[in-house]
Amino acid sequence: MGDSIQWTDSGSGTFHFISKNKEKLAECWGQRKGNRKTMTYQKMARALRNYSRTGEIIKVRRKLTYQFNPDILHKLGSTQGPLRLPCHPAQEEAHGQQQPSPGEQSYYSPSAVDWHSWYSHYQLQEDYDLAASFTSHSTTKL
DNA sequence: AGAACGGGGAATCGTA
DNA sequence: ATACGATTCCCCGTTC
Repeated sequence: MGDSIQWTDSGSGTFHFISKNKEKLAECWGQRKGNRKTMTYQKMARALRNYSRTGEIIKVRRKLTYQFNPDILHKLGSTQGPLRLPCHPAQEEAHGQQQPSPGEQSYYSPSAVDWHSWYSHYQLQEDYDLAASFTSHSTTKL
């Protein structure tokens, strides 16, 4: 779903939504979760804010971007092999046509280039701790 | 100014 | 019944 959501930096677990398709993404997410009503970006963002309360996902000081807790990410990454994140709820509907779908971006791909072009596209105003999260965490596998 | 974002209190709902 | 997390509603503050 690269046209709706992308890794800002997969290494640090930072991702951002694409403004044009955030509602579509939210809708998909809501269906995937089996919600009763249609999920919207507003509501999804509210949920994301709740995650920041428990520290699982934090809001990054950039438009539409969030970050998974680096510690949790690091833990998961060190316990097993290739890690798939963030969206893999149990496949509840095994209607027998599931393809392994190798299409997903490798979690480890150090998309420094991608993220850089994106970042410069939003003129970097100032600091904030994305840089910090780069250096202070999981720089092991980068 | 206005749209897009960000934020959070509070009511509900589902489930353990 | 009780607790808790997730979702929904709704209104307001902040940024671009």
